[in-house]
Amino acid sequence: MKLSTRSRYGLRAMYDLALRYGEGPVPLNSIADRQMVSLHYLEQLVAKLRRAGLVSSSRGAQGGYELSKPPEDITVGDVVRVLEGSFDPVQCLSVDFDHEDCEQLDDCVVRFVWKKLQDCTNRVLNSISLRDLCDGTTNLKGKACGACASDSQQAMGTC
Amino acid sequence: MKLSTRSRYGLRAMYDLALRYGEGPVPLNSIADRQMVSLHYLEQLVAKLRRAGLVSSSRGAQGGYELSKPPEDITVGDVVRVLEGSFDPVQCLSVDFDHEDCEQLDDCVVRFVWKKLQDCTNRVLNSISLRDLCDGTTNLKGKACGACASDSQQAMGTC
DNA sequence: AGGAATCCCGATTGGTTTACTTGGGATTCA
DNA sequence: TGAATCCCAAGTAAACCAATCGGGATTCCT
Repeated sequence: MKLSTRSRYGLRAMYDLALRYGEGPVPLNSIADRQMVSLHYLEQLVAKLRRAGLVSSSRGAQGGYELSKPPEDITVGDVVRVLEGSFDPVQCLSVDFDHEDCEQLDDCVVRFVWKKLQDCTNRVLNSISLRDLCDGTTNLKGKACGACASDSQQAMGTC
Repeated sequence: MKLSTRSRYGLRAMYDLALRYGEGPVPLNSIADRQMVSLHYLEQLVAKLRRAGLVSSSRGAQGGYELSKPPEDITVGDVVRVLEGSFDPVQCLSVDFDHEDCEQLDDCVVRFVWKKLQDCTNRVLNSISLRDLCDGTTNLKGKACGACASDSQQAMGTC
């Protein structure tokens, strides 16, 4: 259940880009400096995000990267899914899992646990947009997980 | 966000033990057969669970393992935490993280995202006991995540 | 007493992943 | 033209994963 540095660095880079959305291309070395990440390593992460259509690039001097959509249209889940490959906790939950590979799939109670875990992480990550990050933690604290409708939970910031 | 086979095999073994709780020691080779896992590999996993106090062992012929507590007192979270090391998504969320190592810790919005993820996974895994697994998926489907009080969510089995 | 069943322990291994680094090439702006 | 920037492929050291191997210690049963 560890996140790799790819997600951590990558999300920080996307947050950096979201803060500068609309100001033209942001060169990668400035992001690397601010976020204290190796430029070359960041290049690889951003390349994935570009191929996934989350950022667009302009080459040459005065070039750089920018979000290809407004920050409110990109969720943390979008970013993490690209960088982490997927966050299905186990293979038998992935959409392209071959049902022949496990005979007890439908009534597997253990799988059911992982399914709940997957639902929950998806819900959290999909409910937070880059815009939410820009608006800061104060705003985020009050944000529910997207499925939990209880006001008291929202007020407590626990869900 | 992948779970290793340690958690998957380990939880299946614990489920197996929970189903036989109160019937005396269960030999590991029978678990390995039923769950189709290498005996030697399972030994390593169960050794961790034993050192963590979740199972107890009796040596010699007619020996084996049994849960050291009733199934309702052991959660999936207990098991996964032992086998996976921890499921803090990032180090700066772990209890023994040195706050000197990150100067922007308190108002780090990205960290806040990981914190919400951690809260959510903890809540799900801590809310499901081995007893719940024994009672089957029908029962599990109606089980809320422990924090979400909305009846509609519970009815839908989405939280 | 002896032997089978079982837990216990440590070393090794082959493969994969992680987190980079290195070394360049292509494009664009001034 | 040349500096700034993106783009790409390869290499690498370390860690981790999922086992496997080979034995040792303890206990029950006959």
